[in-house]
Amino acid sequence: MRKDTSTNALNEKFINDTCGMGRALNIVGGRWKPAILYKLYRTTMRYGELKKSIDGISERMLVAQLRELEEDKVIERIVYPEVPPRVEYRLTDLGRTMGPMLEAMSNWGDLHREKTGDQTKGSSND
Amino acid sequence: MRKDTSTNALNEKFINDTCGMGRALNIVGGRWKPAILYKLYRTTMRYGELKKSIDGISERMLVAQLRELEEDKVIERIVYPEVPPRVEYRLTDLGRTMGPMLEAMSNWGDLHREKTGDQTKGSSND
DNA sequence: CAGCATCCGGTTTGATACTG
DNA sequence: CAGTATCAAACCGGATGCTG
Repeated sequence: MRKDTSTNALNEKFINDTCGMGRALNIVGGRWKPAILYKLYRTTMRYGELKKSIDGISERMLVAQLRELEEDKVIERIVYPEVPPRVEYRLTDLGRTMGPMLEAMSNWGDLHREKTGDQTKGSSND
Repeated sequence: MRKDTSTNALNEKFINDTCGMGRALNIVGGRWKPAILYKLYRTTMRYGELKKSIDGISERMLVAQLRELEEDKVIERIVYPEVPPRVEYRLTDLGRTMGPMLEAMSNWGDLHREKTGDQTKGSSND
């Protein structure tokens, strides 16, 4: 057990920030958001690249999720007024502040996989 | 019950497999999961207590989410073989390792709220 | 008390076809 | 290339009633 201030402070944070947590979840927690963010966190990508790299996603969903992330100010949409249309997506500065959170999530996900001996390994039909 | 054969489920599985992040999201990312987890993060609780403390949740959902969390090994279900049935729920050790992640999410949600100057702040305390 | 079964409506998603 | 439009299916969650 930790000091009251420690554990309590942490708990208190959860209490006061259940919404903050919900907000975070709302932004990164869509069905395709993780995949999109995962890609964009590494590099800027074009619409078509994203579509190809995220296997199974439909245009409808890709656009929808992209728009949401854009609205949440975590990604940026850059349109190049060229003859063959070109649109690039990349994280905003705010988007980059997700780093620690995403890492924490990723780490815990890995830990959880270890501890539970994961079953959902990529052997799913696809 | 959800059909594993549906395209939907397949895609979801794929996402969860993409990285630990998806896995983490899948576990804490339900509609009521945050609320349940934050309650149980503080203390062990009985089914009825949870139901009462989480305002608005239906039995159907509470049980469903509880079962999922249990299956994910982050919470524990303890049944007391007493005449008036008594069932308690509490975090497992693995569940407690979520602390840093939950905090990171909470923090970022907070930061995001500041940066975007949003309004969603209806923290309903106990 | 704890929890499951069933029905039902609203929302999300996927597939497909079409446009600038 | 980068989307938009539309329809139907799947899913989610709520309300209600029933059981041990």
